[in-house]
Amino acid sequence: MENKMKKNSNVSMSVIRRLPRYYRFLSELNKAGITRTSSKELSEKMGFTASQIRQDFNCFGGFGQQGYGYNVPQLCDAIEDILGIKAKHKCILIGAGNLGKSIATHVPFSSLGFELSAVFDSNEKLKDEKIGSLSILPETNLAEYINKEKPVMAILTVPKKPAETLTKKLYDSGVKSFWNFSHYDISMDYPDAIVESVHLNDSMMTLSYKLKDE
Amino acid sequence: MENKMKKNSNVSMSVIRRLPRYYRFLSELNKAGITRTSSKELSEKMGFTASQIRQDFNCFGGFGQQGYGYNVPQLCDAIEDILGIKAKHKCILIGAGNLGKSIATHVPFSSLGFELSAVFDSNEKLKDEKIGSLSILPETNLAEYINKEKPVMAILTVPKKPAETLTKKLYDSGVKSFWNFSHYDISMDYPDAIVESVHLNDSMMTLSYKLKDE
DNA sequence: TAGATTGTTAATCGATTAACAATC
DNA sequence: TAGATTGTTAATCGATTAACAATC
Repeated sequence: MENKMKKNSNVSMSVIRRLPRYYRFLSELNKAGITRTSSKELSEKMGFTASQIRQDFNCFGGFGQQGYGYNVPQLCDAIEDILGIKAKHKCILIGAGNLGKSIATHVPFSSLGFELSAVFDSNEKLKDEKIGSLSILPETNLAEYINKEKPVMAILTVPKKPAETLTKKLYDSGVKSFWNFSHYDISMDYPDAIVESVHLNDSMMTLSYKLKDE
Repeated sequence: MENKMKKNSNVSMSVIRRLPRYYRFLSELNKAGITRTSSKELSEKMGFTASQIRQDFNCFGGFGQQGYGYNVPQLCDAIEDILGIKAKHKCILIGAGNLGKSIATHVPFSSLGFELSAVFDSNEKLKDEKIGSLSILPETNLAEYINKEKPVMAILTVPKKPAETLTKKLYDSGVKSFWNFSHYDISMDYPDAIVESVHLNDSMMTLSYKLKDE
């Protein structure tokens, strides 16, 4: 399917989780005009073993050259493809309060492969306000909008109760990915949904465990 | 060290990453007054194998009873201990803008084992304002505060450049954990720091990958 | 006692690391 | 050619699953 991919498309999750870090690192090298690197060099700077780096890069094609190393721009490009960073997945924001506004303005959607395509709020009085170039649509338009534009992700910055109702509506109309800032625990009711959550965030808790024993 | 822990304290990371989900699930059962459950039941409701659940719970003590199952409140309590949810790790917020304010008011710090202990902003004019019960301190007081109160985590909601300077200051004075909303990429310069980031968030990118192939 | 369900050991599966031949 | 570094295979390590005896 992917043009440049030589090898198996069944890249394991362990590898995928390392890709964003590779990508950030290689992008920096790229920006600095460095066109060449090696598994040894990356190993020293990133803390993975050189062996692992070679195995990882080999999952999605032969971008290395024996005796030479890897071509930085090529590698960057390949990872962008794999991570879908060039895509423009539509994403909607629900809740235009302080939190919603700051997310809309601070998050670099496009460099993460997303496009913030609409903002909704239950308060119809906000319909004359704007967030960036987007008008704030009334929540009554939500179903129609989803049907037409097929967004893939929703960001929820609303209280618990409305979040619960909204999630049902969204999930049933095909939105299965959430960036959840509400106190409603989506994954309890929809184990299949892809959820990023700032509140009962798994890693945040892990963090507190780590802190405790160190 | 832990009173109730029978077994090895070297619980693997794979197990730890599952604990928050167990915890949320068991808390719900607990709230609903259910005092008893089994690995089979949890397996069906949570999507882990019953075998894995038993292995996991056994890492940190024998809370089960053959032929009966597990005691929900006991299990909840044990996981709270392990995750350090009962602790009150001090955490400071830097940047009292829209984003900072919403974080301060929306995040349930105490149920995550943290306590928001101070808010700082470079703008001294904000010193008469308050966020909840906390006054907004000038950033010039930062070093002194850290020295005295020893916070373990900092939340950054400031622009890229100041974030860079602040991170150095914080890291050097012992703050090694960050919740980063700035565009400065902490883990590039401090690979040992524990960083949660909303922007170049690893899982967010993983998400976009997932979306792409499904 | 009979049934259920744990705790634990053994078997399987997958991911990481080591080693080295291929080759630029 | 000699040196470097990949691609790839084999060895190791760790995590998950299966199986079943212990026992409530």
